[in-house]
Amino acid sequence: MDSSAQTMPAVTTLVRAAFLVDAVYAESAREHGLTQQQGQLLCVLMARPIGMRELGSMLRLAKSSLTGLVDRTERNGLIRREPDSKDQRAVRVSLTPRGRALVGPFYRDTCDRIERLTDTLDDAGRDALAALLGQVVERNHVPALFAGPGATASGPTAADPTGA
Amino acid sequence: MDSSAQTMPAVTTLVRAAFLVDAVYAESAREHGLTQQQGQLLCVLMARPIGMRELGSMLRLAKSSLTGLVDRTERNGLIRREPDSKDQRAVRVSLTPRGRALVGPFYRDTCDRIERLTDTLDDAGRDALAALLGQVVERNHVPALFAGPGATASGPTAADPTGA
DNA sequence: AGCGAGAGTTCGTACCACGAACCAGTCTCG
DNA sequence: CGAGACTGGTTCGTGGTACGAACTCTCGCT
Repeated sequence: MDSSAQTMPAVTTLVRAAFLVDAVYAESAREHGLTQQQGQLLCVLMARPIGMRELGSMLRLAKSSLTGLVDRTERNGLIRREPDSKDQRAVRVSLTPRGRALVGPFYRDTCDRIERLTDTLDDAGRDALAALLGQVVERNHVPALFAGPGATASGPTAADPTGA
Repeated sequence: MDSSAQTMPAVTTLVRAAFLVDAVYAESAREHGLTQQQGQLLCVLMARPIGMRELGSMLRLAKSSLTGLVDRTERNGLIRREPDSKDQRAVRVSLTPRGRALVGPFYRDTCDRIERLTDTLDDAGRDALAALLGQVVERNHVPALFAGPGATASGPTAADPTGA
């Protein structure tokens, strides 16, 4: 490490970048009348309805925590609990029309803001970053948070029911 | 870039990586008997005592939120409020011996865990990642969270009193 | 029929975050 | 010197977040 630019070790940059992304996410949510957690919940539901169990593993929440989050979000009229036709005890959580109407703009807006964080990078840099971080998240089994319905345009990243 | 590996856009990888780092940080804190917020607080205090105002801007907390966080952490015996010799109304928050004894291992352990997330990257990859993310955090004025006292070994990254 | 495992909820506790109102020092300017 | 204006911190009330333990009901299997 002799190049002048390289001051921080990877770990430090990761922590700070996480802090930054978090703050941007929270701010965006707030401006759309959401909490960060409720925003996240809506985003994962964009793709398809999901049961409490799988939801908990995606968001890394204990079941009791999730019950509360879903309660509050449901009370706000953004999501709905539907009975699961196959399993009498299970529940499928899905977006209400109002929730769907809200999450679209929120998702896009948030994407924009995050993208704007990488303003200084050129296309090659951004691609390199995506490749590196992609490898990290891939390798560490991060659930498919924030993979909108091709919101960034492209692929039918099919619903892959493999939970955690 | 059309190679098969490149599926996710940069934005997605950023959000997921942030989520990942967050989870690891929280888990590490928990195992050391801390909450994520209290851990973060201790980490920024590693470098030097800091007043409430600056602390708030570093952690991006409203002052009332910070009062509470400091209260709880102080009650746990990890930090202390000292009067500021120059300004009668101000306060300097500093680590107690117990806090210092706790934060060292916590910081190192957390660093290890984060670093382990990048296991699959070779040295070049990790350097590239550090450079790219470094540019992002630099450019977006992320405060000096998690810059331990050269805990990762190297430089005397002198106390730079330039707050947010 | 019975029984263990799984999906969700309830309950109690603690923490986190905020804005509004407030208080006590500090600063400025007449 | 003294009346504001300003600033560093705290208090208070509200609501969201997260957890573990205990519980209910259903499922699936024997």
